[in-house]
Amino acid sequence: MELGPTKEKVVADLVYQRVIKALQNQIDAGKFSDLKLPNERILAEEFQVSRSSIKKALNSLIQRGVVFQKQGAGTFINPLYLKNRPMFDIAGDNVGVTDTFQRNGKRPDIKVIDFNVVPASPEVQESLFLEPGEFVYEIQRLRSFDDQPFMIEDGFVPIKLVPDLTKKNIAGSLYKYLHESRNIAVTRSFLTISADVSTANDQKLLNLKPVEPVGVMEGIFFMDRGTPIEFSHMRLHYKFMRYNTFTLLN
Amino acid sequence: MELGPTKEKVVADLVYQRVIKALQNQIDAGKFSDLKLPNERILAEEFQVSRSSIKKALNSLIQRGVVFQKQGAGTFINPLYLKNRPMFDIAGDNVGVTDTFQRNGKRPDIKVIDFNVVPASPEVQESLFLEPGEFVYEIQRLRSFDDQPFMIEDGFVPIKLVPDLTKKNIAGSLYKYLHESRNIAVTRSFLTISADVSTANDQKLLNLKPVEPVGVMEGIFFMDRGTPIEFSHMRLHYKFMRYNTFTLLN
DNA sequence: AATTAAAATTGGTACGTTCCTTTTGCGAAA
DNA sequence: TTTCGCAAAAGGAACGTACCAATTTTAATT
Repeated sequence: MELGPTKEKVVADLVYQRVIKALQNQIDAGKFSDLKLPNERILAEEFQVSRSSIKKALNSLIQRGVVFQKQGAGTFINPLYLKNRPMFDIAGDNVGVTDTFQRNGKRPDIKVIDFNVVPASPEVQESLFLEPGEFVYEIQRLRSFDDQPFMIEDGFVPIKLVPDLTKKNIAGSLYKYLHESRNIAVTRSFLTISADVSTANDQKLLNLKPVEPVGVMEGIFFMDRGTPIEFSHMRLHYKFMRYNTFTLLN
Repeated sequence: MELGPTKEKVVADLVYQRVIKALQNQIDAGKFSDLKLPNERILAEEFQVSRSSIKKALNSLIQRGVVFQKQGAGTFINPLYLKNRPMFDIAGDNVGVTDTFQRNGKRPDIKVIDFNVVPASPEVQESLFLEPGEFVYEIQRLRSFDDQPFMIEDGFVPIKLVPDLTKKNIAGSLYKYLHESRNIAVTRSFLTISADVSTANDQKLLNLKPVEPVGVMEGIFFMDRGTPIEFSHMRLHYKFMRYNTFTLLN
């Protein structure tokens, strides 16, 4: 699959990735009408790979909620997945809440309300694992869909991690900038989701009636090494907050 | 369910489970002060198990957000985990929302508001994967903490899956009943979390002022085989809805 | 001292084997 | 017909090997 000269980063040459995609396609195409997949040994035979690789691939599909397994019985497609596929596309896909909303071709407008460097408050300091007195960017933004503002975002980023941040970087996707220009990948998040009465400020910015509430998402995003990169507090127009989650009990 | 000598179901005789617990304890005890674990080969040597088993154990800790790995670098403890351990105990632990709230010794009061058998509405039918005309229990309950009602729960369970449900079973933990008496394990859930303006009914039952909102959790719980066992619609006092989630990006 | 290149470290992928445990299904017995 | 027990089917666990890829460390060079 060589297109360009050197880089290109072909992600698809891993066996288990290949199997995942193939199975996913077959499932989406309705190949297994009885909702049951062939057993692992057969799959290994069909794909001409080891059973271990099949296991690894299936494990990934399990985590996504596409299939589930039961010892002694087999591997089955989650009926919910077939019924409600679009939901599953979103489930769990929540890091970069900021970025998550770039869906359906609706490109969100981002308005920078405030952009400063301030000393970290105790809460921020604690959350970002900073020493007392360290400085952070405070980034306040208002996000909209087609002139409908839906989210007030208050984010804090340690300056030591991104010393050269500018208002221009902030106006777009912060994570895209971090990734493309600084090779920082944001790969984990810890979020708390709740609801709250809307404040006067919420009502003004989000165009809410006094009785209408906001959804609140607050959390920490961190990079590969586990270093927190952003503490974010988000207040959303209640009609626009929908958090989908697929959970394995265990 | 015979409690005799033979069964006992010792869950702990699995190698990787043993490793998970040991590592978890060592981490909690602060053994790795530099936040770095020994490499996989060393761990295998120390625990006298194969590297594969170490990998399996570490993988589990990764999913829980306790540690993370980076190729070429090593395995590191998530600093957030150490800082905020109690949060991680709750994260993702959301199936049986009904049951999740039995924490802190505060035993919640459950009041059965309504308990009937009704034909499944289109939405319920769709969600529970039923044929048109099938019947479901409709279970309406109000949950409280120490006289503070916090959740109105409207649940639907197919009668064919639990033909002998009674009001008595419903008054306690439904899932405990299913598990202990019917050997049905609820192991997966798909939830959508949002917020809404409180209705007059909400305000009355949850003791809310008109301006105060409710948190909404709606979703499907299913059992081992992927069969949906309950569709549940929950409206929570906004001060009591806190959903924690740890998410791996990718 | 700074830069660069090689080597060691460390996790990732893939395969294969062996044996165990849980379910399921079938056939024999009651 | 129903029940019971055994064989088969299917996933789970564990081990081990070999080699690959990203990162870090070390050494050599400039």
